[in-house]
Amino acid sequence: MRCGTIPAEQIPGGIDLGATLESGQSYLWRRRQGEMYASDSPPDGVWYETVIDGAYLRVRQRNGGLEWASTADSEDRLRVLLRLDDDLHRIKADSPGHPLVERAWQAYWGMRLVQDPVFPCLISFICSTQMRVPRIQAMQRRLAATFGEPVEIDGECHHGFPDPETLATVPESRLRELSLGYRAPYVKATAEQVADRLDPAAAADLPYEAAREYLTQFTGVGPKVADCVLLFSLGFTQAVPLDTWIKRAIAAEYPDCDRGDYGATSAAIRERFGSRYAGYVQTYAFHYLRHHRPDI
DNA sequence: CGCCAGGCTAGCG
DNA sequence: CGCTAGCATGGC
Repeated sequence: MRCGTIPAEQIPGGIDLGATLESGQSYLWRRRQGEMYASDSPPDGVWYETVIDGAYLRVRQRNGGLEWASTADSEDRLRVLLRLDDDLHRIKADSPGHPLVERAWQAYWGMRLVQDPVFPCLISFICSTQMRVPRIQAMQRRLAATFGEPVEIDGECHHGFPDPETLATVPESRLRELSLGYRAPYVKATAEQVADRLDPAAAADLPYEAAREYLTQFTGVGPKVADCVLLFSLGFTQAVPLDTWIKRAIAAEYPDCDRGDYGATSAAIRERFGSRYAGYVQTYAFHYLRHHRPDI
């Protein structure tokens, strides 16, 4: 195992690893067994682990920075996965000073956007429809444990996320056994499309709205899931996924942004949230609303 | 029991 | 086009 540290000085604005990895952005990391995360105390020392591109990787927060261990040299990868080069102070300065947004920044300061590999992200969010975060996590865990490539470390077995080719050849009934419900055929169909060379990463080369439209070619992907993939995998920090929580917030606090259809409402709230990093603001707001449930 | 959860597809008018 | 019934599953 290789290991290393990334000091706090190299992470502009700092990091809250627990908030970053348990806020419903990424479903590829697992908190190591027996290590609890109390949301009202500093999450120092809690390990999170994953398998990515065949490499085992774990990371924890130490002294405001990060400590990692991996079967590969993973520092550069970690910088990408956790967007460590984002300057949170600069991003916050670009965002509006609305009360809701301000409270969210304060409550979860240090939460970063993630940049997941695109296929696992795509499948995760196809599974996310009409589903709560803990159950989405459970589904992705079962997908990996059942169909993912095993990697053995120190006598422990870990699994990567299954390849498109693997999921494409799995019978739908096997996916339903993992409690994917009506999402099972969507997952299979999308895996077939990717295996058949329709590349979700190609969206990254398109302008934002064309990229969203491009991703809806995949079965089970509408505008909301597409926005999640653009935001949490393909680097479109302006994407604002309109889920039930954000729609509720729009109705209560930004009613003039409700323009009826998804595209127009999305454009309006994007403008309201500061365009360039509107997705950052949305991610803070989503996390805040989900845990505080204010009367809106 | 009913309602809801990071919505989407298909099929209607 | 726009509209919405139906869709699996589990927790409260």
